[in-house]
Amino acid sequence: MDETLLDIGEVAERTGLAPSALRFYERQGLISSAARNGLRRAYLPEVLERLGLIMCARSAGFGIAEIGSFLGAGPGDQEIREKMAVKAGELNQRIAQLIRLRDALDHAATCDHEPLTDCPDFKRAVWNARTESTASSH
Amino acid sequence: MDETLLDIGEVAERTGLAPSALRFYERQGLISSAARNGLRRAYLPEVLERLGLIMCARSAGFGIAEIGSFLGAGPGDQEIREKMAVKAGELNQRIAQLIRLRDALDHAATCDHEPLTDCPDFKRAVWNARTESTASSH
DNA sequence: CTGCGACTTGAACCGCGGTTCAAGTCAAGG
DNA sequence: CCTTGACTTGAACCGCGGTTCAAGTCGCAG
Repeated sequence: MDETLLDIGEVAERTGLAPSALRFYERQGLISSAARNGLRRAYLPEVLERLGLIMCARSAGFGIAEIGSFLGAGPGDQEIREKMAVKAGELNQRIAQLIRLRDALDHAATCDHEPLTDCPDFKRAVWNARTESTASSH
Repeated sequence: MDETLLDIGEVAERTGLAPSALRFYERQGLISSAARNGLRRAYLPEVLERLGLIMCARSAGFGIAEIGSFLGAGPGDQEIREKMAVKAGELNQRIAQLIRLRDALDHAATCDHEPLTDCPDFKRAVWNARTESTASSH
């Protein structure tokens, strides 16, 4: 048997993903097994890298379908690169929002206001954290 | 009738939330209606502010239960402030990760590598974006 | 040949965050 | 009075991202 091929258990262990998740991703078309050893899936080592990419994207809030479309990038993938640029912009928005919220939480942790949710600084900070910082101040 | 009290439809319209969401939040204990006008909920205007806070927290990835516990902040809320500090730290991690991923996407959008997912710079960038940047660089 | 244990399958189930639906209640207006 | 229309309820349902389960199938060791 080709020593370089990986059993699903191997892949699961190395990626930290559950075998059920790997099969799920396969059904969703995110990964594929190179061959079967009897019934058993045999994965190319490259799949580890691909799974790294997937896990990363997942943890960044991308959906399965979305990731699938990005992974489909092939020749003539200009379209996909554009999508990625759009996504990068969205991420920027999200990052800015999270920063504002973090600042609000930071303040909350250090201020003494009693019902807290009434602390005017906290409220201001939260207000600033509103999605789509529609420049209209209050 | 007290003109200052808001009907659920009013609140829905002003917050952009669906009435069903408002009822849902009420069941979950995140908000409460001040009174009933017949069967109809009548909300204090303050609820708008609270909902702003809730929407903000939701969009930052906080769960309903989690938000509930934060909103419960009352006197002796030191415990909750500590939780908030912890959350702020988590947000920082998340922000850093999103920044790395955004950088990877930025690169992807501008580089010419053909199967893209094989672009070494892209792969490096994605690798850097791994959650829990366990400093061990491959 | 006979286990054993790691895999296979499809189908059912889970928690989350709501939405949708049917059936009912109410206040106001004509 | 009767209609209209926005609300009320509980229960069922949804999409997402998987997990769990029962039943079956392998390869390999003894």
